[in-house]
Amino acid sequence: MTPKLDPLAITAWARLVRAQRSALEAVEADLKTAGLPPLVWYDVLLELERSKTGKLRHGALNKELLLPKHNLSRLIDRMEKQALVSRNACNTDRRGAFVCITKKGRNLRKNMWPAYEVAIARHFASRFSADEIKVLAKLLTRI
Amino acid sequence: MTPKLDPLAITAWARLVRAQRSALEAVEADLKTAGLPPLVWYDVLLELERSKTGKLRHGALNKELLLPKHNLSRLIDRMEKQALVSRNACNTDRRGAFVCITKKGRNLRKNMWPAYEVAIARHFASRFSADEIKVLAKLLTRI
DNA sequence: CTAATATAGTTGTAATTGCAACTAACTTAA
DNA sequence: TTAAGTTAGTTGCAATTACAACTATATTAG
Repeated sequence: MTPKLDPLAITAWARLVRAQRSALEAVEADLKTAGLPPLVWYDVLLELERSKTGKLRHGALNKELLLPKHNLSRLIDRMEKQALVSRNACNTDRRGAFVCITKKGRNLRKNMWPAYEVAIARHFASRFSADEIKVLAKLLTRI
Repeated sequence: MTPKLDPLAITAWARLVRAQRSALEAVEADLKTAGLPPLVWYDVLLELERSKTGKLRHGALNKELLLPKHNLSRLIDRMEKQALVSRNACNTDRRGAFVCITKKGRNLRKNMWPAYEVAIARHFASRFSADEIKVLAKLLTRI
């Protein structure tokens, strides 16, 4: 097999990992400074709002958020404790439950967005031209 | 301030986060399947080998690896326990120590590389042409 | 229908990470 | 020289994440 990876591919890989890590860290730090919860919370709430019913099965969230199921389970525990989501039984499959967004959850998501938007602009978007953003957006779908 | 972020920039951001997360996860999984330690271990060993003396201060490693210092401190504990690195006093600044790579550490790094290379090829490089890799490598320096 | 298997999600426990406080050594300036 | 402030790295403890085993329901095969 020995792929003999192109050295530039290794560089690109290293930069991808590094760039994402440092940008994400910076964005998380900005959120925390603003007294807001971490990004995954936003992601969960956003996915729930996107599904027009305001609820999703664990499996669906799982697929979107790329979190291992046991991890998601406890994340939902924490968010439920804050009344941002609730668990409701599913009639057609009683093994699991729906995760439903609450009014408070919708509010939190709305309140997080401005800070998040500024942070993305600051640590990511401002570094690229519109064309470059377009190129990045296109290339990154491959992964 | 209200930046009114370009919607495509938001998409690009989301894809960057997602792409890196899923690729990195897949690569880590491949390493684990091969019975190898996690990627950070590789990164530490590689940085140490790159410094021609085979040793670096915590601060230097820190800067390269983007790890908080207390986190690095414990990572080095674990690696030292496996005899992959050792801590040696620094004569000119006795507050901290050098982290030195051992023979065993060099061997491990060498043994990890083939598996890592295949994994990068599989989950990242194979999805792009040489030109696209070049573009990515260039753009990602901005972050 | 019943047994075997698969799926959804949870939970116990261990490993890792994050935060804040801490020790020790270096630096600066009175 | 000495005291105030920095810097390097470590450590206690709480929160999060990982792994594996578990419960309960659903699906499939016989």
